[in-house]
Amino acid sequence: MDRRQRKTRDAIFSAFIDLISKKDVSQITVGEIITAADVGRATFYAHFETKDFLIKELCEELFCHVFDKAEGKSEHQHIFECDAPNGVFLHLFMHLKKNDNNILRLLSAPNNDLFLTYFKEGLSKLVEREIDSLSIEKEKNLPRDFLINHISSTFVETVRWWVSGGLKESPEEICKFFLLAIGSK
Amino acid sequence: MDRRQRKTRDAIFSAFIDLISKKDVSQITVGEIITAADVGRATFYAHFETKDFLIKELCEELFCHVFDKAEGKSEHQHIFECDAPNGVFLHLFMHLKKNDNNILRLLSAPNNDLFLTYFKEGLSKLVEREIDSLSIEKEKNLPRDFLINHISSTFVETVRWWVSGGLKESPEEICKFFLLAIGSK
DNA sequence: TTCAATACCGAACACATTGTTCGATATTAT
DNA sequence: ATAATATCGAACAATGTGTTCGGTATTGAA
Repeated sequence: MDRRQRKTRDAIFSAFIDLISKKDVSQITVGEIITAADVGRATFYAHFETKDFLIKELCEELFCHVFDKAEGKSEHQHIFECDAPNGVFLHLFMHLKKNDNNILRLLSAPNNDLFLTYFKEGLSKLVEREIDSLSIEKEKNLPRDFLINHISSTFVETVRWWVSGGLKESPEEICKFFLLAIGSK
Repeated sequence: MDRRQRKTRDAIFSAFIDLISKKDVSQITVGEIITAADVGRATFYAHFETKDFLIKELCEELFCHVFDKAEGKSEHQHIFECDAPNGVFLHLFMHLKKNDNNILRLLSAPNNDLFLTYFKEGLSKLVEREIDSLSIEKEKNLPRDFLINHISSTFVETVRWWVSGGLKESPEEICKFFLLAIGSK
């Protein structure tokens, strides 16, 4: 990809993330974004069809990155050595607490339902892959897709609760809450 | 309240609910609402500061009504005789399936996060009052507000899953799913 | 280095939506 | 019957959206 494209794309992403902390997503205008990103109006629309597409692509970049790392798909040496069956979720909580990327900014923004929706989408795929290695009571006989949705939602809500309380709990503790909530043994 | 006020207010509510089924909430304009409601522009703004306030008040009317009925607060004779400890939730599922009000239209609309948020708010208060009569394993030692949030979210997600699947399950069955999910005995 | 491709700029543009204002009219409660 | 007020409808400024276009600067490849 052309170096110029990469630069403006990043400038827009980063300007948008800055703005998110300051005001509601729905109230952020394209005008503000391009001013903050120091980018021409036509340039913005050359990259993103609308503001919603910007959000979508931003989420895809950030979330895919985190989910891949949590599953150990990336080449880079992982700092957290934890290979327990439920370890993927602990990894996620750890990454969130570290906040390498600016994911927490998104997940704690006011009126951030759209972000949470995309977050949950990515998460659902992960849960679908990992569900069999989770020690959930199978005898409950809940429909599989109901269960996947339940686990994903519970994770998202746990994160939301954690963030809104100021991340007081440790990743280990909050992970324990999560596993208790979904009835994992 | 002036009869005229009540009439326009209802006309606007009902026009808005109609529009919701047809397109995204964010794409519905005030112009469309007043055309559908056959109401003057100035009149709309005399009633609601913005579109968001309209949504807020609509949700308050509908949801409060349903939650109150589910708890048996209304005078009217309740059709469902069910006084089990977990009966409140069964009542809710029954009311939803009956769809007396147009709540399902709201809860199944595309991009309806705002509705779900308000729905969950009302629900949380109900859960807070009812939580002690629920037979949840207390020994898990989860923080009380975490638990309340978890139960409320699980209910909302259960409803969402139910609705998006076309309400195939009976109220009793879906209620069983819900109780299993939150680990109620 | 050269050169063609192309990403960017910036300013202008038409268009849609918002929220307000005002005088005239119709309806209401008492 | 009357005073209060809800509605109408049309116009209005202000703001935001998405597009267009000629000119400039940067890039990647030959």
